[in-house]
Amino acid sequence: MPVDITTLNGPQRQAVECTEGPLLVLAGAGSGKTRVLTYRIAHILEDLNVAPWEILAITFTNKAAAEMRERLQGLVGPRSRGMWVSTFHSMCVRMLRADAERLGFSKSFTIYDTDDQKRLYKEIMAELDIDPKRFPINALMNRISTAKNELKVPGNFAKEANDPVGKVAARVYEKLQERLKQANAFDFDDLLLYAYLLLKNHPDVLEAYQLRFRYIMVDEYQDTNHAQYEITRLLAEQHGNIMVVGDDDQSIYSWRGADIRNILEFEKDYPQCTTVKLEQNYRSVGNVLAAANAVIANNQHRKVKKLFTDQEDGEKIHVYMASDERDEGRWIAGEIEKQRQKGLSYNQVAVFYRTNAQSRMLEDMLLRAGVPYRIVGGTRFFDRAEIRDVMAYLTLVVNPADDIAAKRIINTPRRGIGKSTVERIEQFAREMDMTFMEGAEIAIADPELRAATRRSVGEFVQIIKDAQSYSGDLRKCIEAVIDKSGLISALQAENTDEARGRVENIQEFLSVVDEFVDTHDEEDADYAAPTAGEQGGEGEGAAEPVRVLRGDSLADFLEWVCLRTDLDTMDEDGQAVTMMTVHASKGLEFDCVFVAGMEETLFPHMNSVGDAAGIEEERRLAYVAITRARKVLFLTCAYTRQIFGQTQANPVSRFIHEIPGELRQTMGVGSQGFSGTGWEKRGSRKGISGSGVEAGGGRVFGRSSASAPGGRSERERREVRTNRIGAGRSVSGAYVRPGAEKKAAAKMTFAAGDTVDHKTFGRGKVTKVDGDTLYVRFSKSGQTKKLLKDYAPIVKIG
DNA sequence: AGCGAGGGGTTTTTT
DNA sequence: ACCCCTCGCT
Repeated sequence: MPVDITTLNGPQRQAVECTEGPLLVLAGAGSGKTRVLTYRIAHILEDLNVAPWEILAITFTNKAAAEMRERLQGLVGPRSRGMWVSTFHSMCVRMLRADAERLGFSKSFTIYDTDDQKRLYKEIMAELDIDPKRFPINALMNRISTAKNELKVPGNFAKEANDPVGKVAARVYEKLQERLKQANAFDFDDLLLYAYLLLKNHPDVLEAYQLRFRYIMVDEYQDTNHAQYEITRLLAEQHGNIMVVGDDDQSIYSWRGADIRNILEFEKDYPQCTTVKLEQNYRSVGNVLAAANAVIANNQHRKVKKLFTDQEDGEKIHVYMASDERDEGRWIAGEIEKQRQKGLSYNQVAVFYRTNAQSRMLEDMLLRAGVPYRIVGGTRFFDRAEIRDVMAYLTLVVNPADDIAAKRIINTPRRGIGKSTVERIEQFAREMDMTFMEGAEIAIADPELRAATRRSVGEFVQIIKDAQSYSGDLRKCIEAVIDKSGLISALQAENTDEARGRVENIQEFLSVVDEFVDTHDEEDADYAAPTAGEQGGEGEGAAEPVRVLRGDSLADFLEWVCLRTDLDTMDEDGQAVTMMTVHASKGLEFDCVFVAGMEETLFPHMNSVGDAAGIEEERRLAYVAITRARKVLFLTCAYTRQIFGQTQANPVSRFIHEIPGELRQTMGVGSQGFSGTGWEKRGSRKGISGSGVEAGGGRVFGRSSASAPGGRSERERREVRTNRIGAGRSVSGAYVRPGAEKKAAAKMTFAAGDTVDHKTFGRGKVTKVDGDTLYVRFSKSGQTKKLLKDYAPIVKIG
């Protein structure tokens, strides 16, 4: 039965039906590109009778990939099974797994994330005697990452590097690749680089893929970097059926190597290509779209397109000028409540900001106002120390050559293996050209080491060795490794709230394992990469590729975890406002959107001002932010703001001025939206914070434009609600930044007799209250301490 | 091994 | 202002 495309508009249909040859789809924000993509795949599968394994669909996030899978499932059912719908990175991993040996790696390679990478850089820099003061580690990492994205191998890079930093980077780069290979590991950039090299230098491998993938589709093409561009080009060379979808106006990752030229020059790269523009926006109300169009029109380098919509105009864009960032946050909280009274759920509201630093105050104000929120991004769950420790154990089991992992955990939890022992093992290993773990094994018999140390090293080695023989149920295996590692018992012994939190996180990690097992059963099996010689290269119509079963292997699990982000699983459970950076908002949509900090130097960011390309990217970022809104859009700015501890007065963002005046409605400073400290006091920071707004209850969200009634009981009720959603972090969802719970103390009231829990001193009893000062007697130490209720890391218990 | 003082850095981060 | 890393002391 042919796929029903009658619900699509003209250009959408054209994009779906144009299956042969190169196709460029310029898909404006909210123009239904995912729909086009899925219908096109369905059309190819159903109407052209193409096998699923002949189709390759590449997205940028796992979330996007999962969404596409799901939608396909809805359209064509199980026919879509086995198709490669993946991110560039996971596709590359798959290719590398199939042919790792050809590149001098083994199949059990692991993936280094930024943290592992940094450790490795530090080691290398120490070894090469490079002063991190003169050559900052971040600068080198950026430089090398860029080189990798541009497919420059160490040799080539060294030839071109003439500046001092470049020369140093060249030395580091060469060493880095050696060390990574020794560790049998790739970093994120390597996944692309080596996949490219694999295809480039092994014609039989390339041919196998080329023949297999008759239809290739790449989403978010504007975000591809050179490596991704080349990989795609190579894969598509044979059949030439390559479709790329993107929106040059939403290219916001140039600083990460994304090359906007890839999309701007697609027509040059593929002269016979067809171009389709999707310009009807189905997402936003007229005024929002008009504002977005007006802003982006100021960019010189873009493919001109004009989005239109059938929807009504809707409300004007609300602009609020706050006196400072505190007022800004408070106002936003108030407006959110108003929206809510109008019937909108918290889930349909989002607050965006340009920099993570801004989230602090916004978070604080929402917390005080009792608005539940979740933060997307920031410190990732998987970046937490205890989770990284667990991961290091598991990694080492799979890949004993991973020295970074080994060194991370040889003394975690503490086993009495100190720095000198580690150095000695390292030295051994280097001299005898072995891995750290092999060195450790020898150290067990090293008479130079103390008997207790040797015993500890032996135990550690044994834990890993034992674990390598585990088999069967994945969760049980992982549980056993964690148990044997002693991580949990060490944390339990600490007996602090923090440690208990870490234990909880580790338990949460186990539910991630469950999630993996649940989502990777036979149903989701993928077709294996064609390893040359096995089944590839036999031409079209060859037998079905081998199926790969996943879901029971530790290596697969680790890979899955490494390549995923919190964003992938932002869970919609619970009613809460979503807070995130503008970057993180791409691809999402909300009924009601707030963009905070619309000021010069912040948005556009000062580092981008003065550079035409930089400003254009900031403008695209603004465009992305605006186009996330379906119905209502609020832009806020603050007259003064604390930046790096200094109070600054920034002009209103040019992006606000670029929205035609008749589309805007300004409130705030000078108008009635703001009651409290008068604008006349703006000159004095003290005047503002010391006057009515803060002292009079700003702290507890007293008077301001917000609707919060002042009564304590109401406040407390709100607090409960906030905490229930805020503090209950679930891994599978975004979680509230640690410490946010503690901040709740700021709006607590204490009385003599209350029991409190202090971050470091533990349990204690309030013996006396004197204004903001609490006198607390701690049971552990017996001491009585004077604490400021708003600043001490305490929570009230009971 | 564990802490506290001191110094440096602080845009964004789909993988 | 604040966070994080390093170093040096205990």
